[in-house]
Amino acid sequence: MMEETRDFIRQIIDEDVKQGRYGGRVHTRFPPEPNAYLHIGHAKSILLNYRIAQEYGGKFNLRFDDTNPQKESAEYAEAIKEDLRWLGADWEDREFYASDYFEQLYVWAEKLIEKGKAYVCDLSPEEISETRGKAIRDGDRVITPPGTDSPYRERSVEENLELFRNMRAGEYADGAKTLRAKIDMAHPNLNMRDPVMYRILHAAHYRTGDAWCIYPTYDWAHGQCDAIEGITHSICSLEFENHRPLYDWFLEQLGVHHARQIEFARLNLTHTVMSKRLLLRLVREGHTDRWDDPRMPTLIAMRRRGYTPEAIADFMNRVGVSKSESVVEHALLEHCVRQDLNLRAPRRLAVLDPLRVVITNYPEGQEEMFDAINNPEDPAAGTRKVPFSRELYIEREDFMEDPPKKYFRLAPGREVRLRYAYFIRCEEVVKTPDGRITELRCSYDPTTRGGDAPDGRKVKATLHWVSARHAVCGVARLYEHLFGVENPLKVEEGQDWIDNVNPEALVTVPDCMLEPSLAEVEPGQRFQFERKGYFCVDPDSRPGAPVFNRTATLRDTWQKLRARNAT
RNA sequence: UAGGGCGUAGCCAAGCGGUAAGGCAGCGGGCUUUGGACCCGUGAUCGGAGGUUCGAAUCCUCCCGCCCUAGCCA
Repeated sequence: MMEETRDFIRQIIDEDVKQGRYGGRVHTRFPPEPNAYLHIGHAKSILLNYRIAQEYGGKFNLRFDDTNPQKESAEYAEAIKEDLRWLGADWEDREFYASDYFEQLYVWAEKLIEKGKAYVCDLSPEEISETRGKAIRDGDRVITPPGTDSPYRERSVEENLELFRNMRAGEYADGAKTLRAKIDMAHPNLNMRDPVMYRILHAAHYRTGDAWCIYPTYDWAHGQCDAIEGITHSICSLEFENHRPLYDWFLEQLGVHHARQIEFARLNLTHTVMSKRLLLRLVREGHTDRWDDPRMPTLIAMRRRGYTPEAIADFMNRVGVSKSESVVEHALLEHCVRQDLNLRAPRRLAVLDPLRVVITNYPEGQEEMFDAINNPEDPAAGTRKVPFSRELYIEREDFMEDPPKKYFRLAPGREVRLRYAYFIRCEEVVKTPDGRITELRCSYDPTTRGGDAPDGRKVKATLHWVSARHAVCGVARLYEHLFGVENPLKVEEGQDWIDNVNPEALVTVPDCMLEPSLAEVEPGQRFQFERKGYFCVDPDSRPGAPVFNRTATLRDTWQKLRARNAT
């Protein structure tokens, strides 16, 4: 029997459960700051935390880390909840906010002051930075000197208590004072050099309004929030590893529940960027339309583009969890959507770049219906009727006047199959005076009705097509990688990563010819346009004027062959 | 520089002292009324150097490379 491979986090939890740590309880959480939309990197964390809770029969909380009123909003919080719901991560009734704990955190802060473990400091941000042991350049060496004590470090408990209360009461200007933990200014871990716990900020908070003018820092809040909620395993990304000793110190001083923090490497993907700051710039400068522009790696955008939560979950599964920083190839993500959509997306015939074909020996005015299979992977999906007539559209790239070797499609004198219909042969090419091909005149073989020749002769290609008279016109938005290079942030000195934005990441095709069944579609519906890719109906669609977003292309060995020979 | 981490095939990633799983990509082939899907085949001695051991990717030592922190952001 194959042993299931368990990632290092699950191995740690297995052990904790076995040892009876936390009474065998497992309780995780996802702690977003409501200051931006979630991207696929967040999905890794969400699914990891949610699944672990499920697997161990534990609980999963959603907690908004809203300790910075200047950046956060209810709008973002709502969008984040929608993303979690879409992914299927159910926090049940456990929707929490760090801001709900402000009073408790304040009480705990006074407790630290009383213990002589925190003090009010009058140093400016610059002064604090200086005295914390700012890195110094010494020739080509960098030295990190020990920090020096703040002159306010030895204030009495009484004075600190009074000053801190005055801070809360709003007696000081923004930035005039801070509450700092009294730890060790010479500590090798910079986070332990008397970190700031509270800053004065006369700013309205989207949930607590003007109730507070001092706000806890993330470092002071996070561990205690976990403690309040009884979190057992506080899973976070690598950059917080350095902060763990500080969290440990706070919790120990307070003598409260202590979650076990486990850090993992966040997800990185090729051909895109994955930080809120960078994504924000793309939106602000108009390189993409909004957060839900299907070129974006945000969940709201991927949803619009046609990705399924199942594909994303499968992707996370395959990527795994570890501590080594890595960059996953976008191709793996694409593989996962294709795999999922292949099984469930109904097939349709759609011509993206139409070339008119006239079947010269097909009676004018005649038409007939062919049965088309909705999904060869799913017999239960049944069949549908597709109309055929004398004038059709085929894909422009499915014809070449002077085809290279290995090109199997239509060419002068060559015979191919029209899917579900007939064999046709190209008899004549009609062009404009300047050489542009406007029409193909072909003949069909009536005995090949349905697509098989009674004499057993074979064709090397099967083309998709749409009857001109019955075609529905629609828009297709063809998406490519947002960036043309694997690592957009890798730029020459003086260059801007934004220049790596791929101008062809979106190509809009205004006049696709679609089979009639595509006239009535609902936003969010997904299809496979045979031989072209997976497409999802965009909310911009109007009755009779559908708009489709290309989720992913199909694997295309011909394209690959061509690309290889071109280079 | 200090402190904290990471280093297994092109990209992820198992492995936890007994002689390198799996996936993606690539390549080759089969099948095919989607050049889709599906099926088959194909690659590494584990950052480097020493050492311990009958035996090391796994233990020890040293070295190299990369990342994180040095916000009153999270």
